[in-house]
Amino acid sequence: MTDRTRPRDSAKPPIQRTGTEVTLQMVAQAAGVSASTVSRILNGTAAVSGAKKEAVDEAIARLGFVPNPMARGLAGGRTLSIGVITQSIGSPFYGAALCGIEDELGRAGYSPLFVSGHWNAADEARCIDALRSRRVDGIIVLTGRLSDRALRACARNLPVVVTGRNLRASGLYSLNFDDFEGGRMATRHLIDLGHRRIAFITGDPGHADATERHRGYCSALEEAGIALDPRLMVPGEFHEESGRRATETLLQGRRRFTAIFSANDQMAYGAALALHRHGLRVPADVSLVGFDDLPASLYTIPPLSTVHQPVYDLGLLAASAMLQLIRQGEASVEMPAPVFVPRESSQSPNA
Amino acid sequence: MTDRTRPRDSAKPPIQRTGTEVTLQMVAQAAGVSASTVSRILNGTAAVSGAKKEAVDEAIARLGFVPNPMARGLAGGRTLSIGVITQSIGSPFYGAALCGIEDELGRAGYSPLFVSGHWNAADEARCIDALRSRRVDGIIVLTGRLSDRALRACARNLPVVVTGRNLRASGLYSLNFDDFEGGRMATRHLIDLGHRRIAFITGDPGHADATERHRGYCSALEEAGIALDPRLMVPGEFHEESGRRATETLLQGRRRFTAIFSANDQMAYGAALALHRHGLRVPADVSLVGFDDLPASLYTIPPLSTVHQPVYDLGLLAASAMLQLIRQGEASVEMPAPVFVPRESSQSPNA
DNA sequence: CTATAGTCTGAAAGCGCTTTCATGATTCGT
DNA sequence: ACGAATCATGAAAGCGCTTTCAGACTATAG
Repeated sequence: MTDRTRPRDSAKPPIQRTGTEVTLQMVAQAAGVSASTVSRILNGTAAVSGAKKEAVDEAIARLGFVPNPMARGLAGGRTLSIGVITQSIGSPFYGAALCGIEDELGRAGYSPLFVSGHWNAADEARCIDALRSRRVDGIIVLTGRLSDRALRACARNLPVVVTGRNLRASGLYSLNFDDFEGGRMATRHLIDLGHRRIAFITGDPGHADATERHRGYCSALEEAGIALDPRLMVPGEFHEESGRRATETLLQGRRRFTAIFSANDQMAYGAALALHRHGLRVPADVSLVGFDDLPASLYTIPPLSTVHQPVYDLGLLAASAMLQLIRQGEASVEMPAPVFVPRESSQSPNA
Repeated sequence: MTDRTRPRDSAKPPIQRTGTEVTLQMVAQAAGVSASTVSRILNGTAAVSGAKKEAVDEAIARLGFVPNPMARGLAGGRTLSIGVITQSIGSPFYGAALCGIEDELGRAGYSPLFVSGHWNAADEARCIDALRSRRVDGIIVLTGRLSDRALRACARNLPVVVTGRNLRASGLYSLNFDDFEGGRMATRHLIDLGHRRIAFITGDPGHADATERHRGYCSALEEAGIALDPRLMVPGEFHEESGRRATETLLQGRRRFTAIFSANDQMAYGAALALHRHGLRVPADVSLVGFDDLPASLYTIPPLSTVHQPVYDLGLLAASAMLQLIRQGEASVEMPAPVFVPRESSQSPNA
């Protein structure tokens, strides 16, 4: 009746776990060795004679034993799980990164624990607390709003990998895409095509990547001897609607332009719609260039020229850096350089 | 040196957890009561005198105590975590559902554990094992490929909620959107507009939702006295590229049509691109209707008429059903009815 | 007032695993 | 060939929490 392995058979939870969870103890018994030995084999913590190892492996296979991560975590202090703070599971952009993280972590036997920060520092802080209380072995932060200071503080207790920033601290690794160069490439592409009056829809100024892309835009323009025109730079917030509105503003303004560089693809979609509403064709009347290369950008009409971001790889690398951090205390991975992908949304202004 | 609360300070992991995790034991001591009492207060398992409760609450607050879920799970058999099998964290479609699940579960103090099944029954089975080994308190399956039988078997040990099917079993709750009705509505919309030759791009025939939508299409046509034409029904696989190819096939075929109903939005995007390549305008030359109402469909050119799926709510409801299942052993939630959202991609054929 | 049933409460026994510590079995150096 | 160093192994002590069990009270009834 009080046997906890075959739990409460009262009315409340009519669903019972199989009473037959195989434990390490049972494996030990079946193999005729002690629990310690099984544990050692499981973790490779110490040398074990070949014969016993075989016996144990056989018993594990026969019984279908799966170690209980809870117990492992409790006893060993590790949980083999990594907290991942994303802004919104379900973000079209970070989705691929999550896949990358999952794949890389999975290969190493770790599982990710995803939580959403909702683009909000307070929420993110709460996420960190939640993750720590779940005793994750490390935290990967995808570009959140958290202050650098908060991140550094967190890294004092737990390995932290963060994307979209450049921070250096022990126990902390940051991984950044070259947004500046990407912004430059996109702008240069338009310049090379012959555009001179190139509008720019900025991203959320609170994001480093937004400001970096903006810098890239300015840099390319200056390099080409084109004067910056503040009236051609309108604010956006990285989502479609803000891109649409920004373009409306641009269209309302008296400044002519032959091309728009949008600081991300999602805003470019909004921009395309606004242009369409005004009877302007892309690229015949206005060239349009994005940034991110979301999967959907291959299927916009026309397909969007954009700066490719290897988001999946970003996830992979972040996870890999985390693993390095855990194992060696330091990490070093190399981010791929930005690549511009010309498609059909941009062409010469006079064509 | 052997104090485990301040773990290994050898060379290996140079990152230390704060040695100061507050334990229930410490709270008990601070409040001058036993651990049992603290536990009882934490879980509301038994009556505790007001005075002690206050003292404990105060101690908890003062020490900033957070129960360790690992220990809780080990001792209590529950983990307050729910496994969620999605096909790919990062899917544009399920993303919103994940948010819904996260929100609803969070409100009840549960955390989701997301894993990707990759549209593959074997992977999903592996996911289930992994989740069970992590001792989740229940599993939510978003429409996977797993056989009904496997799901039923799993539900014998663990509460299961599954979307996209109609199954009934104890410990199992299924949650289905009315794809048939949705398909009918979309088709009827086109018929009402005056279309008679309506092509259909099917979804992956392995999915119940695909076949249901197809049935809806057929039903609406029959209802209107329009003969089904197999040459107007082409297979797709729910992703953009398959929609593009399907449309190419359609265009290559000798059968004329004035509208396309695509079994999901993603394929509709592909279809739009194919039409564009052939110089056909949407909706002037061909009307286009999708299914799902992805966020991006608001910003396609032109914005896509489609059947709205309340994906976020689906997640919310699935989570809510899971909570009910855990608490009461049975669940009952109501799915919202499908709603057709006319936008600009469809119009009268003769207009 | 003494039985009798409640109410609280703490001690103690685990949950399944890791890790230290001690031990008996080997191996090596000289 | 003998003590020292090495190695493989098991016993046992937790990790932080829940839950049972039984004891100490307090209230109610007879």
